[in-house]
Amino acid sequence: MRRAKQQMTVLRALGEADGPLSARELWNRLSGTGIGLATVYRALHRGVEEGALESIEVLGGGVRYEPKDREHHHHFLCSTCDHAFDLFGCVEGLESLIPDGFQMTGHEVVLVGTCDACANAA
Amino acid sequence: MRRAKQQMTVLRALGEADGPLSARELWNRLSGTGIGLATVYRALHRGVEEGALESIEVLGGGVRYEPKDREHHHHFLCSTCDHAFDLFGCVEGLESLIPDGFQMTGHEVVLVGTCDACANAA
DNA sequence: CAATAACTGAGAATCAATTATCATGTCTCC
DNA sequence: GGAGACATGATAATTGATTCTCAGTTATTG
Repeated sequence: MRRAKQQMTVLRALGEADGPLSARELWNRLSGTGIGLATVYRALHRGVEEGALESIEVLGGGVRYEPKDREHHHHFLCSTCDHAFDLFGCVEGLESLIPDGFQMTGHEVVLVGTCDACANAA
Repeated sequence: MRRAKQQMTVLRALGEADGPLSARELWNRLSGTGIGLATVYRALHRGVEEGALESIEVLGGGVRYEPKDREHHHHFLCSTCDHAFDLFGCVEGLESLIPDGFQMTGHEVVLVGTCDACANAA
């Protein structure tokens, strides 16, 4: 169960984020460490394989990753800075949307708008 | 306001779908007509420019298009056939999710699971 | 019918994301 | 310290989606 140092760094950075990050976003946050993009991808893949991470698609922006141990939550996507934030809590009335004969295994809710920082920067 | 014949065909096919389609899905449905993929893209772009269509991202699967005149609705994504179906109705409790200082301009809800056809085929 | 403009299909070109490769570098165990 | 296995960064290669180009078609107007 050895874990390489750089990969630890990558996973820790992801764990500290306030929302799911794409490989590139994560890499940007690691600039200064000299960690290569390939290593970021390797760490993410391994994390998913080991069950520690989950890859999700919030809306456009491609695949993002987040630790799998977070409670059920959804996301807020800032259309200005394009960052995805975790939102805790859920919504009601999902079941009533399911058509007859369809089986639901999961759901995603994404709120879109402007985050606090971007709203104030405007 | 002339509209080319092939483009009409493309837009009509999209209008008849039971959910948003990607350029390629739409193109597949038009096999037999000999319409080229480039024409499908052209028709979609023009539709968006003219305000008749809207491009959306349901979850992965890239960009899909749908007529803009549909009422507020959400989508059901079948994880087997990967098709997105329109769902009418909405959910409650979205506002309570918004963090302080954030401004919401829209929202997306996607249910994931198995559609009627795929459930029966299993 | 002729001149012109718009439309079309096919395939090449582009672009961003992801994956593979390779020549070091680093660790572990003895 | 040395062998072998794994890890790393840089960069090349691949992939899939989308856009561009171009030569041939089709529609419009007079």
